[in-house]
Amino acid sequence: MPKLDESLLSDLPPFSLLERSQIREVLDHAVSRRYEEGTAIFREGHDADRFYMLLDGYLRVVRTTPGGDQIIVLHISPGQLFGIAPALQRDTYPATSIAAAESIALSWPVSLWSDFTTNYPGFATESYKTLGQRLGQIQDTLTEMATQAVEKRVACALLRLVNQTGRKTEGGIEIAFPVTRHDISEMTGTTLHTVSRLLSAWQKDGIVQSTRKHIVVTAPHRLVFLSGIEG
Amino acid sequence: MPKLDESLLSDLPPFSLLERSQIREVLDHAVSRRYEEGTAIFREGHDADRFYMLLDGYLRVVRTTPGGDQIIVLHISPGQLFGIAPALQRDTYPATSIAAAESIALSWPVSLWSDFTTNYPGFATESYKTLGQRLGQIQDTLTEMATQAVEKRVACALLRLVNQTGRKTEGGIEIAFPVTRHDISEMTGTTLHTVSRLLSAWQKDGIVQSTRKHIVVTAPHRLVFLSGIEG
DNA sequence: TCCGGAGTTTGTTTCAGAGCAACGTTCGGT
DNA sequence: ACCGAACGTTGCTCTGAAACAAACTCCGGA
Repeated sequence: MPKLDESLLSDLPPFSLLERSQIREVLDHAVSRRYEEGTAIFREGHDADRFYMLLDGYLRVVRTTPGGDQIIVLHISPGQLFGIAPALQRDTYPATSIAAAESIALSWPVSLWSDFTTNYPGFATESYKTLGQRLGQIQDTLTEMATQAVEKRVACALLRLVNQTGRKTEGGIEIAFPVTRHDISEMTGTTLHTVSRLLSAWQKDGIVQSTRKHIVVTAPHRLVFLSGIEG
Repeated sequence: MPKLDESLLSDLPPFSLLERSQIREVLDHAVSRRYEEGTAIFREGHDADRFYMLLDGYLRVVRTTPGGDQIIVLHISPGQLFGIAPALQRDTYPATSIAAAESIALSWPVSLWSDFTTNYPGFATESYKTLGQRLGQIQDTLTEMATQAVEKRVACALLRLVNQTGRKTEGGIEIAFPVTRHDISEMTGTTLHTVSRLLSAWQKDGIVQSTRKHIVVTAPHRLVFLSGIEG
């Protein structure tokens, strides 16, 4: 294992208040690993024995019903902690994490969690803030799912992807990792058929531009309108 | 304000490890208040200046969409902490709490939160455990909402109410606080019409027995079957 | 180079459940 | 004892989106 560079963490919120030497400690306890697209980092129900920080790539966090249906609960972008079950006194992961693109993550054994929270200033604060945001996000999604029609839900989902991972390009804002129609259907609780129809229609209207596994939003404002957040 | 008795808290998880004198301290800082049915304890978006413990009654935790639709995110039963935004570094409440029946709650100013977590053994642990359970619960609801048909969702909602607040009576298990068809529709993202039809049908089948604002489940096993959790 | 699978598109059919409407019932207030 | 509001029931209509079906395109591997 090559020695990890301190600059990896020094700007990330949970670690940004730490001394150089403390970051060194954190890194010395970390395991770094690469995950290919489609690989699971951990699975729902398994022993929560490590917690993670995503350095590069993108993750889907997924839940599966007894009936085998899946839904995507949220996405993780670089710089975010994930799999932080120990923060919530859980001994088992509540969901599955899958690499949506080739990804790199650090991880630590849960036994270090309490050391981190007590010894490293700002770490606990930032972790709980993340959790709070995530809880709020999921409540939003739930509310949306319960009250909005499919078209609005898909528009919202697309906007969320754009906000989290959007990259400005020539023709608009591009979603920075592979997304299939099926993925979007699992974010919105609909079928890939319906998503495909919607994207086709929007493409005809010049709102999005999509090829397989790849979406560019060319008219974000019109998508905002469709999402019903205003108007 | 009458002096509060220590036995109020001594058996509740967040305080169960405390010395008698510590419980005394906690109570001396607490404000106790009664809320009539339908009253809001706090509202979404308002400054999160206090955190709470429900002593008696039942609460609905509610979110409102820009469009004015409401959904019930979860219910709170006696003995549970709620409004614990400070635990998640939020300065504003993410949802509204409303008394579903006449209720009594203690509250403390958020400034005491960090004192509580550092001075009282088990308090932080239990709080975060509650949060973890709640996060899991909401993820469950979300998944259910995204994948299950209305009938199953309503069956699940009813079962959840029964599990959280059910009281055994002569004819079955009774939901211990007033619930309207409308409430259930806001838990399940459907209309009160559909809920009414379902309850009528189930009553005909001898699964439930309901009068206005009051539901008794007479055949829980058949409801479990309908909910699709097994079979 | 061909093949197979994953991802996507599009057409057609079907139906659960929303929307609308009207009426019945219970309750609390005066 | 009456009134009005909140709560609940039921019938009917109509549509959004699921289900079913069939092809097409792209990609990687043998």
